[in-house]
Amino acid sequence: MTARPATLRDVAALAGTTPMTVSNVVNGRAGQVGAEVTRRVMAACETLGYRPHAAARRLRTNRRQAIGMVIVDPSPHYVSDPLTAAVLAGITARLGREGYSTVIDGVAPGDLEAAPLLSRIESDGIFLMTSGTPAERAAAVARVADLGQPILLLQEEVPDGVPDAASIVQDDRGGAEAVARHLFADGRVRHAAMLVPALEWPAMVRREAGVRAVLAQLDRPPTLHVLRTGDEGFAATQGALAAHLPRHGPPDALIGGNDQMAIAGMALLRERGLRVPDDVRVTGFNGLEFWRYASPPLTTVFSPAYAIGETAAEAMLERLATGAFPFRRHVLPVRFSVHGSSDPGGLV
Amino acid sequence: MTARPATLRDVAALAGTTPMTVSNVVNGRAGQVGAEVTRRVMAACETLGYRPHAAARRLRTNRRQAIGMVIVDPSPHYVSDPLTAAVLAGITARLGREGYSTVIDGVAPGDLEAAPLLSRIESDGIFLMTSGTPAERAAAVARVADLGQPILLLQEEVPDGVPDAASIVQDDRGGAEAVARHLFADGRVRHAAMLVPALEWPAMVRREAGVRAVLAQLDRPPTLHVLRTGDEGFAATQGALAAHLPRHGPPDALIGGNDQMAIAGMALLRERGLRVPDDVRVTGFNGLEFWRYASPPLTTVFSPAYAIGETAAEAMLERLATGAFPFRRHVLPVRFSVHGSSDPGGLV
DNA sequence: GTTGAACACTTTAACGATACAGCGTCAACA
DNA sequence: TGTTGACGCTGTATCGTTAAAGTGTTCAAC
Repeated sequence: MTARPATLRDVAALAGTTPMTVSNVVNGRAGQVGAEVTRRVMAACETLGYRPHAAARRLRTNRRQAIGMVIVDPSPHYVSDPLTAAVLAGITARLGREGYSTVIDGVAPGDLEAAPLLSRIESDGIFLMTSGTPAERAAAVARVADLGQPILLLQEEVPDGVPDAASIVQDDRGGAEAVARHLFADGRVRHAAMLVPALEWPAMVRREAGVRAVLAQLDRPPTLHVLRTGDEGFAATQGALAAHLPRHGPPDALIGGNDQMAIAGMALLRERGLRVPDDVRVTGFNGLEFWRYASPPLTTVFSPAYAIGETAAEAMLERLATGAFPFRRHVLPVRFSVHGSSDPGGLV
Repeated sequence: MTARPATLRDVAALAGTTPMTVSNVVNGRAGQVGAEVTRRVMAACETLGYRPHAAARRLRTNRRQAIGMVIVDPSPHYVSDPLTAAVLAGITARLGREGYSTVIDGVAPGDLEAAPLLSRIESDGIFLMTSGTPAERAAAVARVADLGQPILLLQEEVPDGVPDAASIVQDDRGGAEAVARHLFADGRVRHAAMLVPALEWPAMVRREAGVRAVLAQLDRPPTLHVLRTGDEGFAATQGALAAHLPRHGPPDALIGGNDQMAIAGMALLRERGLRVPDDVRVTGFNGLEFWRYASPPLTTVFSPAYAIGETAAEAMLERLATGAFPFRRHVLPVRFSVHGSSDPGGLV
């Protein structure tokens, strides 16, 4: 039933010309082809439903018109992490406009060898998101760098020794400073607690540093307890906070390392009869949409995840066009947004 | 600096054999090659860092080892919709294990012609998610069907006249029935309201039908008001509910068409001084993680989005291997999960 | 002692596209 | 009148891989 798809040769035969001329028409190479022939070729393409064969074109031109998105994480679910997905959305939108495809490859750290993208030459460049310990991350970057393709690291710094690479990160530190200034501005917070995962997650380290930097500038800084939870899940977060409360009493402010942790903490505080924001001011971090789901709505720092994706795509396209990334490291601003969870006097 | 990548020919020269033999080794074609030669070839591959050239292989075999994921939606952000992302995660995980790549193409309905995947032959099959009016959806399906590739529709029925296609949907109807039975079992709900977008979104239609089916079986069914909101956003949802309240008073139960709408409704009810679940029982739909973020936690119907992705990948692989999809239409069960928002007597 | 089957390779010819060189034709200009 | 070069097209070779057919050796079976 399905006939063999039409090739350049078929089109050329129907249009009474050569494959090369058809190629010129299809690729819009200006000034090479006359109007009359162009018209005939286009008609023939239409008639036969001609569609260029990407693989053949790639073989010949050695350009793949595709960028790989490699996500190294033990859990395949990571691809659906809201922030990852938002980055991906930004990438596909920008690349699609340029006629590039995005090839995804979610891969566990141990399976790097088996990843389709890495075992074959599939892309002109690679966006890389990694997770895990710093050592695991470095190993993943090294492995990917082996491919000899330009690499753009997302939410991650470029390690030394990887020449053809660049990185885009969000301003975690600045966001954390904004949170801290907001909470501590009126001097009424005396005891603050911060929730972060025990893992040495670089973004979390930067957020903690931002909070501490603000504290260091205050005349009468509040005490800060950093509660390190096993992971960022609800149970671990609530467990860490529950262990803290009897020993130190409730904090005046609770800084979530991310929205999920903030909401877990907030739920526990309210269970214990504490009012938010009147007794405890609560803030999140890295929010996209969750803040609205909390009650009261959560003060948070919005991640520019979609913009990171767009910027990454843009930078990669420039790298491919000019041979060099426009930057080695690029920081995108975050947006701090105050809502009811931290704002005793506010309306929202 | 970067030397030309090694080809089969280079490897063959180093191993003292022919490209064809190297090809046989690389592709593990059993019984064709002796142990000694195999060893030499593998060593040569290692030395030269040989990596198969996917485009050349594809040109020759006419197999692309990639499946396209086409998401037709006006907003590029749709790629990052949590449910879409979860489906995608399931797909990439399953396909990756089989050595297939996933190529993403988020595309606005008007830009279908420009979509990289559709203008070139990039994949062996296509997963399709569409949105918009039924007419827009049908047009998108027709356009994609033009490619002559097998199509797997996700969360969408297969229209007539598309032969090489199958669909996977979740049991919206069954989920809605579970919600309704839960709410109406004890006969204490007299007035129920349901929030759905005014658009004729098929999933929403099925959910409404499920609720009505349960009502029809009750001896003394409660009244049901279906509030059709402009879209599924916070503002539209709260507006519709706010307009409803003065005319009909508060309902005893509020059924959200999805979690987002349920939480918007719940927030408004509580603003008006109504207690959830004591005065109004609230339920969501299509939850992934949001339920935890609500206060009280939201009763909802979990979408098997990840499983849909896995099942889709599996079915596509079978289609490619056997020439036929294992089913024309497949329904995945949902999981109904009761939490505090609808459970006056409960603990959670 | 011939046949032939099994093995372990090699040879050839594509897959569909494009880079590049070439080649008539004709207008412009010295 | 002769040269130059722009224009518009054609011819050929090739990108890296693999299906299919071919080659020559070995060895068991009749």
